[in-house]
Amino acid sequence: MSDVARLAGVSIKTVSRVVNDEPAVHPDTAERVMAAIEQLGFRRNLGARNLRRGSTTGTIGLIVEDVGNPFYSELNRAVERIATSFGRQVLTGSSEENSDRERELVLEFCSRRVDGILVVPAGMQHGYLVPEMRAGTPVVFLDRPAGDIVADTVLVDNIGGTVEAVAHLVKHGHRRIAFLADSPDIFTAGERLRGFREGCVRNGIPYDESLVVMRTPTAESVGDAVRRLLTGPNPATAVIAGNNRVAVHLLRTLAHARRRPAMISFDDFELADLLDPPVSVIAHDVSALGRAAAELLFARVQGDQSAPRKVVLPVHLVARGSGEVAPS
Amino acid sequence: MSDVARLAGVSIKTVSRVVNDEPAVHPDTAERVMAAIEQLGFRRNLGARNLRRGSTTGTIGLIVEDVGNPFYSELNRAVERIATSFGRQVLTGSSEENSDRERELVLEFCSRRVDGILVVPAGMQHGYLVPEMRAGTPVVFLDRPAGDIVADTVLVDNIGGTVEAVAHLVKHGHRRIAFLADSPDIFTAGERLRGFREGCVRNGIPYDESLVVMRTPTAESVGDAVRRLLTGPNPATAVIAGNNRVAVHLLRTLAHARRRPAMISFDDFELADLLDPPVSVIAHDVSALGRAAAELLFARVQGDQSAPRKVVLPVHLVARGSGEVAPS
DNA sequence: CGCCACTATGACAACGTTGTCTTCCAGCGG
DNA sequence: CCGCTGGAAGACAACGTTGTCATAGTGGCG
Repeated sequence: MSDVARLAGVSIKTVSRVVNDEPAVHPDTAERVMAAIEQLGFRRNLGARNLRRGSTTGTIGLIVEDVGNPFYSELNRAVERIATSFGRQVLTGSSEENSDRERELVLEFCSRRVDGILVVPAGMQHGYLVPEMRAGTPVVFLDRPAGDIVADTVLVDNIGGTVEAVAHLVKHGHRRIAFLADSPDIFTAGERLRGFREGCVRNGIPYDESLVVMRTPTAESVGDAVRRLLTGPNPATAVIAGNNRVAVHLLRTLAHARRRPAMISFDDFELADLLDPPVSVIAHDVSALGRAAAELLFARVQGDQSAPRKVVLPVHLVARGSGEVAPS
Repeated sequence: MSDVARLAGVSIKTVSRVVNDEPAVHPDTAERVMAAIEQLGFRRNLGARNLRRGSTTGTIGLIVEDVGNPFYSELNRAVERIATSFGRQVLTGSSEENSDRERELVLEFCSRRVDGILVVPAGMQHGYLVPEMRAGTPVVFLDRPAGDIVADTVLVDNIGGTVEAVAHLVKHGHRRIAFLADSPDIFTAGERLRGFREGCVRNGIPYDESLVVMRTPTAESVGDAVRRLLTGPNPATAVIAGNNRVAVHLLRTLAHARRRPAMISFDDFELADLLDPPVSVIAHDVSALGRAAAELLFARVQGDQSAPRKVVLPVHLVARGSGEVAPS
């Protein structure tokens, strides 16, 4: 900036004025300054600016499990759209479902003085956030609740959706329904399990724990589970996949299986409608989830001090075929 | 920081020493300072630190077309992994295939003094980057070249892959092959078209322009194209989809079509192997693309001054079924 | 002609850190 | 008892900006 000032023959303050479009600068002077800026390739240092002004940094942080997972990337995109409309940039990070990593990312973002944080939390302990929130960094929890602290939260109706899935399968004649989901440490998996159990009870079928498998989904873990659940004297005739990852592994396993159970997946996913049979899903609007959370965050950034809110977004069953086959 | 100093009864410089793990601080003093930090919830301001030290900010920028597109989110993830291993955070942005928006994002990132920029460029004009690069911000172009400036670039073998796709289809008896891709303004689409043409020539079939449709893929545009190409007296018996978006729309259209041509998609995508028939693709390693670009970028960040490099990653045909059906 | 209002510009401090240099004090050898 | 060494801590400036206040010049009005 001082280089620009020297070249234009003005003071550094005048350069600042030009850069900030402040009035009270003579057009000729402004032009000289602009020329100097152009010539030197000057670009104002936003870090210094934010430091001096004590204002917001114009960034928000987004922490998800894995930015590469289509579910989270759709979320990322929705958040980005809102952020852009508020003139903010987005710092993203993948926690890899590891609460230490999540914490590291959050604190790093706080050190960078992000204006707010959106987090799909990895664990249930978030006490470390209290000082940051008290210091004025708003935090919104997304898809999963905070656990041990009170904070804004946007969820989907995990229980209602799973209850609906069970009801749908029972309506089509199934009484032995398996439930395959991610580790019970993950909130959504636990909630969907509760929904599964409640669905069984409400629809008058026994809740059979031996038909429930909850493990981090991999090709092997899902494959093993499926082989066990679909064989034996009293096999499952239908399967509910607890999320899109489970669903994908499940589909890949079933592709080579002799017996094809009915199936419903929690979470919609691309091409589900083109498989054979098309996959019925409990769909929810991932973009809406990101939008709602980001809008809530920016309300806080702009000073909304009202009590923490909890938003639960609706889900709905999309019947495409895989959930409507009768028990074999 | 001065609050912490006051509470601990030391000077602000001593707090700085503690925060930075510098030696020459008495253990008792350090403990008092730590306690004060804890009590006040102090977190050092990285912006101020970077300003003072004049060092790197520990951030890189990544600009893609759409962070929500599975192709780019996989890229994002790969980049993030490398960035993390170098202790950096990633700022992401979607250009929406709009070169003005891309420019805005790049300049914004430069103002934030990112240590480097990875960009999937939206246009062919990048002169605006020259001053930034001269000022020391390394830039690596990803998936598409810079166009009018010399810079590090990581591409995939678009031409070779498409030639291979044509050869494969011809080997299975096809002579009327359609090519459906994104707008020719997009580098990869243009290159793949060149590959298509070269494939026709090399394999002794006529290159027929009426079988080529290049438009931004939407359900409508692809649907219209398919209906036109597959009807009439001399319809296409095979289709090459120029990218994963085209492929998805194409599949959705064909699902309801009477005539099912052979098909090969450039870009692999999730569940391609589970469709009926499984979709043959020209696959490339998207993660490797992101990794290679990020590694190149960090080499530059760490001072590698060698001549700009151009890396072309190999692609390979994955025959799954859809490309092996005979002409009807 | 003197005063005021207004425009254009600059000097200076401050934002929160850290690098450099200085100060203070205890311990030790001669 | 003196001078020296080394460890612990502080004073101060600087990073690149911008807010505040001061200054210089110009034109209008009584």
